[in-house]
Amino acid sequence: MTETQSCPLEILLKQISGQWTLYILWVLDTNGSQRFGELRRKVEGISTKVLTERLRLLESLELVHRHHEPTIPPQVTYTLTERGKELSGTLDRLYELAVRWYGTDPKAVV
Amino acid sequence: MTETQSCPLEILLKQISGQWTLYILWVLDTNGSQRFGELRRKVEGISTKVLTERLRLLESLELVHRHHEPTIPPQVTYTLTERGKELSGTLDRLYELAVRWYGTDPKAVV
DNA sequence: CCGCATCCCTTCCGATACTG
DNA sequence: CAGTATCGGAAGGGATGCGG
Repeated sequence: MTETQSCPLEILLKQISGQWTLYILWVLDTNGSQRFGELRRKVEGISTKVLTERLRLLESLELVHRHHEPTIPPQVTYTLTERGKELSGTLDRLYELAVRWYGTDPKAVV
Repeated sequence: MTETQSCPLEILLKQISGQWTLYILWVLDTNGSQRFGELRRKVEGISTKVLTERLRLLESLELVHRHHEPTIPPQVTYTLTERGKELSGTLDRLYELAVRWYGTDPKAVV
């Protein structure tokens, strides 16, 4: 019951753990609001099931906002919240490292 | 076989995914080299099994160096490599966010 | 188009007990 | 002290097929 007083970073990292969570935020940050299908294509390798799950998680953490336009066919757009932007903004340096360590992003706009 | 050409950030995030991985790096960064027991106490809530597993992973990624002094009792010290320092250095801003969102670290030195 | 449902597998995690 | 061994459970993930 008495929650162990943990470092806030420990709490945050637990919440956003998982292979895809942060990457989805990053894609939303660098590409702006995206529809489900766009997201699925840009987050290479992810399945619709997992993408849905992760988006729901990000919604519940108020990092992403879901806008549903009930047209036919439906249009659903995902946008970073202010919180989400703050968080994805911290990934810039991680991206730089990744490029140095693993090579240039084939999709990067030079 | 033909590896899908992914964004390097996607690769990196996959490698370091998991609830504890980055947090261990952070603890090693802010506290300097640590022995196994120190680490276990500072990474609150982790079990010895998982801590061992994650340290082995970090070793294999060359983010952490393991120094084993075969005394009795043995002394094993874990230290960030240059790579590890680079990576943990990118967590500063994430830590700031975490503090703002979830409150001040009870262990923080003010 | 945007999912949800299902099945199944792997990884990650947690607790406990034990050893050199 | 620094792990290993074992077990069980939870979460994350992948593939496929169906539905509003």
